[in-house]
Amino acid sequence: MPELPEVETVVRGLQSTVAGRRILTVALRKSDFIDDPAALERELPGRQIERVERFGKFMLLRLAGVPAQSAQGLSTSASSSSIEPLAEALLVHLGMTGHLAPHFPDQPLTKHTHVTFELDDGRELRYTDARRFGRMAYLAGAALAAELERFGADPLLVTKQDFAGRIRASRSRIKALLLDQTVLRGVGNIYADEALWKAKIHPAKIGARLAPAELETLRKELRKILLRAIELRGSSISDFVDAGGIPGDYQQHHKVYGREGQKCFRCGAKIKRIIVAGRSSHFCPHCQPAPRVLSRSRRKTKRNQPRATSKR
DNA sequence: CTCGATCCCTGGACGC
DNA sequence: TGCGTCCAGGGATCGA
Repeated sequence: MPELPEVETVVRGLQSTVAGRRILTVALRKSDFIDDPAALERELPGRQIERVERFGKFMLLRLAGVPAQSAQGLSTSASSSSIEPLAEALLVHLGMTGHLAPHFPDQPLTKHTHVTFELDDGRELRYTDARRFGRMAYLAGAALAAELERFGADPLLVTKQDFAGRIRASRSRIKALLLDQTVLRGVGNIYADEALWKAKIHPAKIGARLAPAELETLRKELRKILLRAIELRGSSISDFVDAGGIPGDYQQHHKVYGREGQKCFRCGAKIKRIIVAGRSSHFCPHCQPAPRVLSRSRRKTKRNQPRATSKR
């Protein structure tokens, strides 16, 4: 559920509370959501969290300093000394139910706290994730770059041309494209539905068939919605809270998400929910008319054209 | 290339 | 009160 605005909210909180702190120890409990658990235990102790950034739905804890262990031995691998220092980061994806926040050590561990980073100011940065749909990975240099390159444009920064090009590059439905992190990074189910409603576009429409004006409306509305949601510190569905444990407020502004059967705020029609691209999609059947696909048969019967069934 | 199906996982909602 | 069942959802993966 944490999408771009929620992740941005958490990132801002962490940037102001744990940036600059050094990690002393790493304690892992369940670790099946971590790419390489041993790498965390090996590389993180002794490192400083230089800054915290958002990348799509990922959080990047940029690391500085030297790992505690390599300060002792391993000097024989001297070839690395000539290589310029490469970027290193702890990548964190919150999945559906992930939380990353600083705690005082006397606060009891909750049932699903799987990772604890002991910090140099006496606090603990704890990762909690009931469903473990999240992901955590220590990545450096080329591996980090390669990981980040997989993702598409940031929806807050993408230009008109780039956005149009990306949407038109495939024959997928617009909902699928908005959710595809290699097209745009950071949009999830809530904000995809909200943006499509605002732009009056049916989620099952083929992206490549959207008119340039529709695409530009969609890009602008998506951006506005995301920015507004960031202002309100995200949507608190399930149990999203920011790094300080405070819920967001944007869920009060949802126009379609979670409003199945209720009246459209624009026209009063009942909001519908269908499955598109395997995800539940909320939309107004009146404001967001279905794509033309259905009208083909209607046209055929009307004009009584001979071509009976589909011939490719 | 794009799709649906399936899996991961647990808590919450719901029915009885 | 306590079951069982279904569902949510981001993302990886596989087969159609």
